[in-house]
Amino acid sequence: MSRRIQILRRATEVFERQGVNRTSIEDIANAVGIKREAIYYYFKSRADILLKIILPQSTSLVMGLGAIINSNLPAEQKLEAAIRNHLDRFNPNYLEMTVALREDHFLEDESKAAELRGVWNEYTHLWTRLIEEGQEHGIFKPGLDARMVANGILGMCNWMSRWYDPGKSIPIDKILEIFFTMVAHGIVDPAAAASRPAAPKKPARARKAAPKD
Amino acid sequence: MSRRIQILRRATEVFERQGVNRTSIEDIANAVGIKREAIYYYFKSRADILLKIILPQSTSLVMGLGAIINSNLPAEQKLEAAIRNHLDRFNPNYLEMTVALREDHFLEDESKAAELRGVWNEYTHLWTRLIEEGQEHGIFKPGLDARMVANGILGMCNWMSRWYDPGKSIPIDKILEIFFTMVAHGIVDPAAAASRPAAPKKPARARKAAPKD
DNA sequence: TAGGATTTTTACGGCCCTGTAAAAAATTCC
DNA sequence: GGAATTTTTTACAGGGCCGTAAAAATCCTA
Repeated sequence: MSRRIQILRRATEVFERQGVNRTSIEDIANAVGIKREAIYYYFKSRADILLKIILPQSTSLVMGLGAIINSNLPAEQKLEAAIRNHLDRFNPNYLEMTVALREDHFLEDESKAAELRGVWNEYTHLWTRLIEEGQEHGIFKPGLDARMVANGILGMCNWMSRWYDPGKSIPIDKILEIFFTMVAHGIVDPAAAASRPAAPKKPARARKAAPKD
Repeated sequence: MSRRIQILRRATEVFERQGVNRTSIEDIANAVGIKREAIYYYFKSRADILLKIILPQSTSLVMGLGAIINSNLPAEQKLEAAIRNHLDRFNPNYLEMTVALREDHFLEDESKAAELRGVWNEYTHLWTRLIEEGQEHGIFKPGLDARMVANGILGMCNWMSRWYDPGKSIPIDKILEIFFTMVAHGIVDPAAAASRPAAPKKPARARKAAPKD
């Protein structure tokens, strides 16, 4: 394995363990077993290392989603596949995702930060389209702001970077099942709802505001 | 307004704008209009300031949820109220939440970090109980791991710290409505589902694994 | 308005991290 | 096995931020 790759691997581990902002180049060098300055032979800064870790992972994520959207699966299965595409990246072998998502603002170089931001914007945009298309086909409920739905789903998935522990937590498959059920059909049991007053299509109104309606 | 409070307010703003780890005590002092060292008269470190900002906000969040759980609302309304309790903290006037959630690992002092972690653990635990009780009452679907459901909802809400822009984004009420609908009833239109093959209670099986069943 | 308490500033020492450049070591290739 | 290339180390200069302690300024209050 080339030294360059080795550095990226070790760096990922250290970033994941200590957090990016509390990791110096020396920490990475120690993990590899070389002097700090040797790192500069391969990368020009810590931000550079970080980008090399995150960017491929992010673009692959986007491409995966793109393929799903372009498939001819029904909307509901696209939704499931899209969530899986995202969750699979938290696979024990891939720490990149946790590193990429746990913190923010770590790229001091604005042009690099912009590049990464662009990828994520595209990803969010694709998700929004997936929702919109489902609505247009009459599969998903109309009236829900697609962008916000996308934000919600992404939040659900991305937040895993804060609590998911590859060794200890539930297997990814199980999480996928739960998240998909939640988003697609909700956690309220329709059987129970049927026997009660009436299942409102819209949620109960806000209690604080809205004097009228 | 006491200088102490003033420092906390400005610090919150700067933290929110630049991110915690890229903010020095000097930055805060500049925002207040005093010399860096004067800060030490009121706080012993940056971590101290941070904790004073986050801890009250977090405990108030927990207490709000506690009150909702102890109320005698039906489970579904508890769920909505709990989401609202959380989302309301992203109110334009309160930047604490974004600061608290945007990054991680910022407390170098382990005892302080543990204190904060404890509060959040309690919060997650309460959420889990809310879900469990709903299941026990037959309102929520059985079989979904309550802890994971809680993680999902919290992720959805917490991730707002990454994209919600008080001035620009949709009003909180609207987001609440969408998020609640998603979690409670899902985004799949039941009307459409009725006319199709058959609405499966469980999500379609994973396509990769599971050779049997 | 003088004396005491509070608040802010000046002065200073120290640690850690960054990044460049040149020398040394290791390797690869005839 | 010796020269050329690649890789690693040594040497060094600089900057940023931290936190303490003592002095100065400001604010009360009697």
